[in-house]
Amino acid sequence: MRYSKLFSPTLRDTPADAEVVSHQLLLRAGFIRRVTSGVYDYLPMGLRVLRKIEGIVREEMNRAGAQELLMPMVQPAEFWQKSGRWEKYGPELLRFKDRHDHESCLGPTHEEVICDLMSRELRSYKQLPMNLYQVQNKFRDEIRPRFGLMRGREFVMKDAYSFHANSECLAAEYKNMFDTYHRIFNRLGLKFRAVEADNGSIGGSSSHEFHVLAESGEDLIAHCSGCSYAANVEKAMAIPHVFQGTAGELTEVSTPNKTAVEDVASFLNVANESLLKTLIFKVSGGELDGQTIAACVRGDDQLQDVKLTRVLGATEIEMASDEDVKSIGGIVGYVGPVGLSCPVYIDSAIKNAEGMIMGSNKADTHTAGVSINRDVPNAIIADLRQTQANDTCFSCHGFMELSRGIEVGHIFELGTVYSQPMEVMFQDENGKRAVATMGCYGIGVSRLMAAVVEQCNDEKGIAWPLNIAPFDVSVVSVGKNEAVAEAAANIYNDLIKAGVNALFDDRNERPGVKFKDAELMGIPLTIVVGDRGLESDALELKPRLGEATESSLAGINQAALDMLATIAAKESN
RNA sequence: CGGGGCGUAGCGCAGCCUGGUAGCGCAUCUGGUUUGGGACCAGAGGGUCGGGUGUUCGAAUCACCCCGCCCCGACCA
Repeated sequence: MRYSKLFSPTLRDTPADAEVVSHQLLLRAGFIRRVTSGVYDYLPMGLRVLRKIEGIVREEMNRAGAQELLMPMVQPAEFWQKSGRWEKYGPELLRFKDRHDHESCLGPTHEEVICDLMSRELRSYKQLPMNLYQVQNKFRDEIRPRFGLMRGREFVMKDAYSFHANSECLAAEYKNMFDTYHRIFNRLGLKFRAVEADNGSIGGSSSHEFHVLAESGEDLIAHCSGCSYAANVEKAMAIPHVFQGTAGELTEVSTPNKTAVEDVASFLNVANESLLKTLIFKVSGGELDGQTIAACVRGDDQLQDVKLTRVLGATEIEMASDEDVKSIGGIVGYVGPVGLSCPVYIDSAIKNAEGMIMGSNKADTHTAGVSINRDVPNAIIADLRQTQANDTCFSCHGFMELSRGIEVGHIFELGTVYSQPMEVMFQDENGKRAVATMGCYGIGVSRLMAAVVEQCNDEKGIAWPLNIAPFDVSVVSVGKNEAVAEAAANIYNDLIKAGVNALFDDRNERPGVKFKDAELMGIPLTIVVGDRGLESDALELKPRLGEATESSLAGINQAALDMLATIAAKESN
């Protein structure tokens, strides 16, 4: 490709509305442009990278025994009504009617479609197991699209669905995918971590997320310094230090205008951990739909709302209004678990606690000397607190650490959550009808592009790993004389013949402009062809990262191949 | 959905408070000079100032409504 013909509009200034570095650089380097909120064009350079990432994903999926297919983006409402998600899936599901008034939606995921397909085609256990995948655009009408490709509404995803005759077989495929994901993210040169995860709305049992470690990540993950335990904070368990209270009688204390934990604690001159924090929620979905409930955690802990949502079997919870709090006998700012006319959930870290201080459900008053067992005997005990840094690991004696992560992959053992309602049946060895057991495995392909940039950049711009760079080499001609142009063109042509994915920067631009653009766009190797180098027969090879070296004109082709091999070798470590 | 901010040329911004018919840098085009780290000179093109309504002799500027975008929050008793 000649740069003079390349559509790659680079920007000198950083667009004002781009916050994170990947968004800024992808925009500046001319890889993407915004169409509307959360929706982007992939320009030629961006598409090249996207295709390369897809290529690696495909290779590894195929190697793992999966088969590619392609499902539609538009899906009929009937499928979703059958699976029960037409009601469950919120406003993220973009619904519309076609000209015949037929209800449809844009696919945010494809369990329904694949199940419908399989329910028609699957007959015998002899066809199983089967793992089918696609690389497709998904649309989710996100509450808040942000950070460019990181959280878009339309995005590219690889999703795979496996079908099995039994759960042992599913477990084996789950492991197979777990390993495959490690290979994929390793090939992309990412620093990542697999973590145990909450299954969320998709349902099922076991589940792991794959997180690229980056400060700009939207997720918090907890991992042990001493063993391999790692989990999303939405699920992570850990042991907090023990609260040593003294058992005693219930005693009311006056705490005028002190409602926040810190204020009450400092007013009473006690530690935050001796307080009992009581939060009131309104539940949506599940058996408690529409009810108000109370949840208690220690004053120095934070309630993990995903954990609570799961414990409640709810689809969503939200903070109760002042009236709701009143309706169960509480008073905002001074709520305590005793005497409330609603179910009370208490964090397991304080199930046997003594001598805590709680709200009295009376204005300006707290109550000291609380014994959870004695005073809140009907409470439901559950793990509700969010793991904190320096908690003790529950499986070894290490301490927990927290990191930010970008979720780029998620695998699930779904079981029969979808195959049951969608009637994905087959005849087993005994001739009986059985429901297929499923797994599903996603990778955010376009998000990966952003995640790689988050990890691979410096003050000059992007620094793509060779594996997914839009071009391997940029041949930059410097100066305007004929000899230079000819030598550069020859080098470029030879590289192309040698199978190298080369760009020829033949523009009539000053050297500085060409160098800056190559660096911004993150091309791994630049060959500088100028009259200075031609005269001394020492052309420069500049890796995007690392020291420049020189080569004679005759040996430049081989030198470039060697340099690329060196870069590749370094990256595969 | 709640809170905050923003919307003026492709990008980055000024002008708005105190109304008088739009400006700067970069980019673009033409000519010339230049060419190993984002050149210089001269000239040029490009904006219904997000949209609408209103106030006014007159609106980018004031008022109201709408739209779009960005950030934060949705953790609190």
